[in-house]
Amino acid sequence: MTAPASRLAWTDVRDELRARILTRVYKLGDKLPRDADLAAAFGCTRTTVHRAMTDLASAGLIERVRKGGTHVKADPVTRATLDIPITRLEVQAAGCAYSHRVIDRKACPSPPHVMARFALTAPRAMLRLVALHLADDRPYILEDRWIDLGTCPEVADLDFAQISANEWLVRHKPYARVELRFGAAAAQGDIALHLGAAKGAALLVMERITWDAENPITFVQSYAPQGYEIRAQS
Amino acid sequence: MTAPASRLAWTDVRDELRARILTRVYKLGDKLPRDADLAAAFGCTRTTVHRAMTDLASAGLIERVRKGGTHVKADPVTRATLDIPITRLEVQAAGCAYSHRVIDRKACPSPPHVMARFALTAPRAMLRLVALHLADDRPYILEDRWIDLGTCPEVADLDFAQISANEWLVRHKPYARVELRFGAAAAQGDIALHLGAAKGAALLVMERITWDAENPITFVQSYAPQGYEIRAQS
DNA sequence: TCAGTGAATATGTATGCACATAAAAAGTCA
DNA sequence: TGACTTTTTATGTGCATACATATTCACTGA
Repeated sequence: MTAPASRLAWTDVRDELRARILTRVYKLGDKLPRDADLAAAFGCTRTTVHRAMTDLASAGLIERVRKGGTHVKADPVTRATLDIPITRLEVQAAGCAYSHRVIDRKACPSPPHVMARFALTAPRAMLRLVALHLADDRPYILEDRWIDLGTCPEVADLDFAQISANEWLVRHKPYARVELRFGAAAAQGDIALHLGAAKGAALLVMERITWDAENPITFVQSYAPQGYEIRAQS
Repeated sequence: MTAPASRLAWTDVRDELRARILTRVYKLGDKLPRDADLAAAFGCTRTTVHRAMTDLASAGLIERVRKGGTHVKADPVTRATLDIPITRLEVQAAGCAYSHRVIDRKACPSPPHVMARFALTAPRAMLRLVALHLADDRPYILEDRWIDLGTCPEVADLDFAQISANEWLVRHKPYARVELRFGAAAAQGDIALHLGAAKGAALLVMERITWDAENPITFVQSYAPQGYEIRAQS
């Protein structure tokens, strides 16, 4: 316990700056003092202030531009981080027995709506896989997945009976970039059937598109019955 | 163009490490070399490697513990960042005319389901506000909001006719912590009525809970008709 | 054998310095 | 005036070094 009273950690600087923003010492759109001046005021080096600033910038609270200086963001956004685990682990974390079932599987060229998601100009050979994840033998999530056979040729030889495509891909084909979309849809046709939902029932739809650099990996539309919830935190 | 060929930026180190993880040079669960060794191998300082590592850790690709070393995460998660703008700006960004309407407004103690969201043990005085956001005069989002009057006493004097509670709060009551939840629900009762949706229609439900330190600020349940979409990226 | 203690070690943080880079501001010249 | 160039400036990055801190691991003693 050396009690470094005069020594502020970068987190302290960050917290103090954040507090000043929250309490409107620095108002929306305001320009903050230069790093160097703040460093002098805080009694630390510019490096330390810089780290605090970088963190606040990544949190979406401020905006920094070279020479332009640092400004409190004028139009605040709610920024949160989303962690989506492998479905099997999610089910098991809830204390349920996990299982899954492949419902349909066929290789075919990517149809227009899949090409659009990947921003492709020409169709590519893909594997379409419809699978159901179950928790305690009750339908949990239905996924309608397209896997690029050019990027993932191995999947042609896998039947995904033991391991789900969800888990296999996350474990064997890490992506460099992912895009997620959330929406709601009414259950209909096969989707309602497999999920055991009434026709027209509200479903949460999650789309996930992943790339390895510029190559498509997979595009999934996941359908979860009412009650399913996705969480995110700041 | 000084071409600092022998000088690797921390982003280059990060990208190289990420590539090694993606190409399974370092497998899932593997222990990575020590920062110092990597620094020597890359011909840079430990500081630079450390920054690369920090970034990969925040991206959820690796896990670092003091003395324990750095490991490739064994159970990969899909991590993405969500940016939710002020609803008015979202509507206007889509090229629509924005308007909003307060539907209901009354002060009352927080009911059990609101207390549960804030993890409160005793009820607090709150303002309940039901409002509709419109895009080109068509229902866009219906929000059912609870505002803590202890934390935000000013709202008692506001009628939110000019500025929506959504925008007022984001601009005047920045939060320290936020929690988001997404789900689907069937439209019913007043919600269906105000959104102009058929009874039973699928809605996207977004819950947002914000705190200022340990004090509740607001809890909102937002209902969006089918077609509304939320996006996140890595 | 096993619990407790202490040394070794890998990551975390801070400092001081130097230079890179982008953008604004000032200066220049037709 | 107005287009162009140069200088200034605030942030971005890298290096060398020292110390902090949390675990692990080996050692110790009952």
